[in-house]
This record gives sequence, structure tokens and C-alpha cells, in this order.
Amino acid sequence: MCEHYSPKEIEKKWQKIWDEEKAFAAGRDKSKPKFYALVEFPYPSGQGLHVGHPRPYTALDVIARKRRMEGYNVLYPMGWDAFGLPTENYAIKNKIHPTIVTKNNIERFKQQLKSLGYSFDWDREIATTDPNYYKWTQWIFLQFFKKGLAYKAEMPINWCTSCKVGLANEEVVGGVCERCGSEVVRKVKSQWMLKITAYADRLIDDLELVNYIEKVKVSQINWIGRSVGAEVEFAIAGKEDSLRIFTTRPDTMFGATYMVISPEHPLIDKYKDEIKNYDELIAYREQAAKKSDFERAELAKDKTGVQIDGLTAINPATGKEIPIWISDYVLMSYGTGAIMAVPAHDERDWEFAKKFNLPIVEVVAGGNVDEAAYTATDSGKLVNSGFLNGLEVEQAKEKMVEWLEQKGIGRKKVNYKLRDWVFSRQRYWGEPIPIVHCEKCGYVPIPEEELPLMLPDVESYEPTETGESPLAKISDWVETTCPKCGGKAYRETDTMPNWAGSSWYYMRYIDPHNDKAFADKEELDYWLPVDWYNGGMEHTTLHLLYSRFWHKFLYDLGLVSTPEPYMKRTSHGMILGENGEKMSKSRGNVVNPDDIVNEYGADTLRTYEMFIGAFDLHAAWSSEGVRGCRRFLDRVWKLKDMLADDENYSKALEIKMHQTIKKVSSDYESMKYNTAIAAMMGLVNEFYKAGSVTRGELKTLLLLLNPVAPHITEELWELIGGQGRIYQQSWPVYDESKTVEDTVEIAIQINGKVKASMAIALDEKQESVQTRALELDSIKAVVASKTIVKVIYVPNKILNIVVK
RNA sequence: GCAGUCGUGGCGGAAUUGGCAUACGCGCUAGACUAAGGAUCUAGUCCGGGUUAAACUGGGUACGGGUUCAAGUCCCGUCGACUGCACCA
Repeated sequence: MCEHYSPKEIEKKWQKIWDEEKAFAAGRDKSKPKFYALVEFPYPSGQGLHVGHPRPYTALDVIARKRRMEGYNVLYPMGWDAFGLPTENYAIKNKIHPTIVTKNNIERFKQQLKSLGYSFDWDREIATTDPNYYKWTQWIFLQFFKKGLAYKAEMPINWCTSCKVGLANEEVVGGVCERCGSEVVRKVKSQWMLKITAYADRLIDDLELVNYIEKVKVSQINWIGRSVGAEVEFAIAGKEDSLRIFTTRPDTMFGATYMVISPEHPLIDKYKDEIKNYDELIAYREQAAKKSDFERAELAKDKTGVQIDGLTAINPATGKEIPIWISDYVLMSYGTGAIMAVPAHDERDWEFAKKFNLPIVEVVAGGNVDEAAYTATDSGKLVNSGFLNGLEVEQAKEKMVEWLEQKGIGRKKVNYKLRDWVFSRQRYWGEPIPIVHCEKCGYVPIPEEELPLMLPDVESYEPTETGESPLAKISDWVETTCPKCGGKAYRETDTMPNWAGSSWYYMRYIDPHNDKAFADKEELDYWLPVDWYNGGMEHTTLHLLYSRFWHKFLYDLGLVSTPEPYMKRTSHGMILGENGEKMSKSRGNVVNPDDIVNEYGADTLRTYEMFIGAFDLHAAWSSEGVRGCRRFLDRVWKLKDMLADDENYSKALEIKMHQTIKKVSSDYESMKYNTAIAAMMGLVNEFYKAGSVTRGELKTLLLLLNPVAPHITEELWELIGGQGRIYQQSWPVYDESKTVEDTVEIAIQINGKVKASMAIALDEKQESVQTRALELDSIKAVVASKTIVKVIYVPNKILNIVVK
């Protein structure tokens, strides 16, 4: 028995067997506890799999395989997020139908994923582009529409002046079109919107129900950007009119010495005739509009603005007349597009006031407002503030809001940075929006029994000159009848964004072939929520937020029973090129997983990607490192030639065995795969040192290694005559009492410096340890001429003798 | 600019509650095996002094300070890297 380890044969063999045995099919035995592991499904691009893909897939494959061995009914599915721009662009360029392109790409991806031996339940494979799938994406959209959460609004799109095409944000690079390099401007278009803002509070508050890694929670909260404050009407002097502002600091209202409105604010045109410097204001507005977002940010430090000549406002707190300015640091898109400026307690207002010499009035004591704005809210009492004087900031806020409400000129108000979701794309390769526009009845949903509304074939996938979707050119598809009145109507020609299909795919995996519902309620109740979801940080604020929103909406309709879709969310770091830079074709540092599988085998690739470093941090590829992992598997392979026929652990390694089981088990759970593998390497080194390994020891090692390297362990299991398949075995258990030696080596320090080490009995008392330590030659010599001040003893760790 | 994460050998990276810094892997060096090379096995490998070899000894976790019997770990400051946000009232 000494044939060579040949992953090529072994891996194909076991992949075939697992397939035939349906080894990883979920849902057979519902009396078992369930475990739903999920990884973000890939976009099947033309380039095929990238070495970045296997990192998260392997990580959760390890968890899924371990859970099965622990007796869970495990669902670990895979599918394709297949709508998307690259496919469409490829189709345009090569004149191939996107359906064909997608089919080919999926085939390639699937074959590559299969070659890596993942324990996906392939019977549940789904693709967002499959009409049987997008039927239900459209169905869910109709529910949004029926509840008034899908609506039409005029929204700007990115418009390339040269290509005459609407661009996705990702296609606009540095303010110019990614493809032709010409200027991109904003063009207003009527678009479908989803009212995600209606769920803003719950999307924040319900984060308490789930176990997401901290940085994911923080970025979701920041993205939603909830701030609590007040809305206040400032009367315009000499008019019946008022200017509405939003502030988070109503307590500082006595310090509001001027106002600022955004350059686009409608007030300017409303009082055009009374404003003496109207031309100057318009010039400023045009200048501001020309600035790209980038420039606006660059100039952030230097405030600009123009005072409106001819209009002033009244500060309702002081009753004083104050000037109104326009400036581009106030955004029309947030709050009301107007602010009260309190230069003493807001940094931007302070800078602006300094530049234009506007009065700064301190209303919260504690800082030096001549030097800088004092923005602290947790210390300092109100001053110069009439009825608020002497109050703390928080009390003053409440009192001011109370006062405003009594006067009827203000109220408590919550604002969000989160905007409603623009749900239209002027593209071909997406789900058609199942709505028709009837001149008489307005927007009418198509009847649910007519779903799916299929994408029609077109000659060309290029968007039109006017920015309409290519669907607009197919008049016999566009022209239809109104489902309500039977009159003439037109179909919506925009399609959905690629975030649509991915917002609910985890539910379709649960019941992928259902044609009566998006999934059966009983099945949903059994499997939901997803127990562990891993994905990239780049999806935290879009995909993750969107799908939580859809889930909550379906929860409100009673269609799912859990308020949150995902119980636990973790995130992986990127795999960088060998030079430490992001892998890309142009940098020439791309590693193809197929090459690694061919040269070393899938088990080596899997092991290496788990060993490469901390899972949540970026890691640079190293071909030397890959070889090291292959060497490790070779060493494991050869253990079968060192086998001693004994089902038990050897006396010498018993403790090491129990320690390793404990370490590997807990490291997998906390995604510290690198140290788990290091522990197994250490164990293998021990076997080599001993010159032999018992059958019991080898079996345990194989079980521990199986989730990471499933093929080689399955093969060895068979070779050494293990019962059944290794995937059917139970996860090894350890005995806590056998993880500790009965003697331990401790360090003896003098003044914190290690001077000697000594073996002691486990939990030996300080007195006896100290006596013996003081008898050691190296200690005696030092201590003799000094006096002992203090002795610190940490049981089983260290003895520190402090001398003078 | 703000927020977050981080900074450990030649390299990737380990280090529960503060308790023997550098586990594991790569690379390198030497030896064994070999006709030879590769592969493999064994030993060594933080830096410096010291020694035939050891013993022994000084320094050491970006930099400067602090707390502590004891700091990679905690606190303050500085520098650098990465990520996210970018005037959000």
C-alpha cells in the first residue's frame, strides 16, 4: 500500500458518488433540528470562477458539513444571480441572446463549483433569470404596488451625452461615462420607486433581534441615518409666508443668527420680484449645479454663499429679524432644504459665519465660541436663551419642542438619510415590471394569473436614443389592453434592477419548484430564518438592506413568520493577487481556480483558502503557500502506511487528541479556520514523530479534516476500512478532563523576567511551588543577595518573585 | 475632514481573562536517501554579543509616554496603511 495521492482520480470519484447518493440533499428528516447555511449566490460572469469565490463557499461548506455530522438537517443551496449589465453588454457586442450567454456562463460556473466538491443541494438550484423564478419576483412587486409601496416619481438618472444612454451608478467613473469617457449629466425621468423609507425605523430597531458582526450593523445604521429633531416654521418678515427648517438642536434656537437655504430652494423663484439680487442668486445656483459631487466635496472646507437681498426671516425664539443666505452646503435632498444657522454650536455654520462676518451668539456654555463651534451636548447649560436658561441640552430640547408645539409653529420630527429605492432600469436584461399604463385608469397591475410576464425577443438590446429601455421599440409588445377597462394601454418598458431577484432568493431555495406560491408556508416556517449568512461587505448597504426590507414586507402580509430573514451575518475578506493588489486582468495577477485544481487538487485549494489568514481580512495569494498545503495533505495521505491496528488513542497522544478535537471544533465555529488547520498540522507532525498512528487517532483526524478536505478524507476512510461514508459519521467528541495534562510546565520569573521553568502538578498549591522554585539554582543565586518583596502566583501559568 | 479596522521575524500569520512573544505554514541552512536532480524524511532558523558546541547574556510586537509584580494585549499622544462615508443641519 503505497500508491500516490492522486486528487484527480479521487475527487472525480467521490463527486460522482455524492451526486448519486444525493449525499447532501436537504429536508429528508424534519424531526431533526434544521440548519440553513447560505452564501451569496454569484453573478455568472463570462470570466468564470475567480479564486475569491471559493473562500466564502468553502467557509460555510465547512460549517454545513460539520452540522450534518452533528445531526442537523442542513440546507446549503446554490444558485445564480444572472440578470445584469455585463451579460447585456456582451450580448450587444457579440449579437448573442442574453439567454444563451447566461446559459453558457451558468454551465461553466456550475462545472467549476462542482469540481470543488461543495456539499450544495443541487436539486434546489435556481436562477433569477428563469421565468419560473421571476414570475414570483414580479408577483412580489405587485403586492408592493397593491399596498401603495411601489409608486412612480420623477427621478434623475445618469445620462451619457455621447452614448445617449442611461447609466447605472457603477458605470459612472469620476463623473464620466465608463465606456466612452464623455460627460455624464443628470436627466430627470419618471421611474418606479419602492418605499423602503416606510421601514426605516424597523430596519434599524430590529437589528437587535439578529446576530450580525458589528461593522455590518454599524454601516446599516449609518446608511439609514436616522436623526431625531424638530421641524420649525420661520416666518418671513412682512409676509404671510414661512420657511420650514429641520434641526436636531432645537435647544439652540436662541442662537440662530441667520438662515441658509439650498440654491435650488423654490423660495427664490417665488419671491423673484422682491429679491433685489435675483440675478446674482441665479448665477450662484448655476455655478453650484455645474460642480460635480467630487468638486463639491473638494471645496468642502471653503464655504461659499450669497445673501438674499430683499427677504429676511424672524427667529421665533428671539423675535429678531435675521438674514437669509443661499449656499451649496445646504442640500435640497435632505430635510427641508433650509436650515437655521447656529454658528456658535455647529461647525459648518461657524465657518460660514466667520467667512461672512455674521454674528455668533453663545447659547450653550462650556466652550469658547470665538475659537471654535461648541458642539458637545452632554455638558454645559443653556445661556442667553430666555426661558431655557440654566437647563441641560437634553431638557432644553424637550422644552423648546413643547413651546413650538403650543405656538403651532413646530413639531418633533425624525429624518433619514435613506432615500426610497429607484426600482426602474432602462435596460433589457431584467425582470419586466408587470404594470400597464392606461389613459383612463392610470397604472394598472397585470392579473396575477398572467405572470410571468415574459421578456420578449428583440433584435437589438441597445437602449434607445431617448433613454427608453429597448423594450420600448417592440410596439406589438408595448401596445396592449387595459386589464381593468379593456381600453388601449401601454406596457411599462423599464425593467427591474438586479437587486430585485436577490432580495428574496433565500426563500425560493426552500421550495424551488412550487408553482402555486413563491414557497410553501409550512416549508418556510420550518427553514426560516437563515441561520448563518455569509457575504461581502460591499453588499451590506444595498442587497442586505433591500432583502431585509422585502422580508419585512412579506412578514406584514403574513406570508412569512419571522420578522428577520437572516439570524447571523458574517463577512469575508478579499483574496488579493500575489503582489498584494486587487486581482484584475489589467494588473495581470489573476489566479484561475481551475489551474490550482488541476495542479494540486480541490482539497488543496480548499485547505489553502482556509489557511491563508484570518477569514474577515484581506489576504494575498501565494503559490508557495498552496504547495505547503498540498504537502500537508500528502503527509496525511501517507499516514495510512504508518497505521497501527488499534481503535484507541495511544497513551502518549491521548491528551493531544482531545485538545485537538476541542480546538478544531471551536475554531470552525468562530471561523478561525487557519488556526484549526494549524492544529491539525501539529497533530500530524506528532504522528510522524511517534512513527505510527493508531486507527482511532487517524479516524479522528480524518473526521476533523473532512469539512475542509472532503475528498481525501472520504478516500482514506474507505482505505482504512471505516464504516459507511465519512459524511455519514458523527462529529468527534472530546473529554474535557482529558484535555489537560496532570503536570504543567510553568515559568519562574524574577521581577517579571523569566529566569527558569519548572514542572509542577496540575493545580499545585502556591506554597509548595514557591518552596521548590526557591531551591532552583538559577533562582537561588539571584535571590540570595536580595529581599523578597512580593510573590505573585498564577496557578498553572507563572510564578513571579519580586525582589529588591 | 469624520468614523471604523489594523501595524508582530526574510514572508503569510499565531498568542483565552494582561501571565514563558513569534504556534502553524512558506522561504532559507545543514544532514540522510539518490548515479544525479526533484520529491521525501530529520534537525536548525526573531536580532545582536558569546562559545568548537552549549551554558550564559543584551535587545525586541510602528514610534513616544503611562498604568501594573507582569503589556503584542489596557490608557494617552504621534506616525503609517486599509476600508467606509463624504457638508445629512
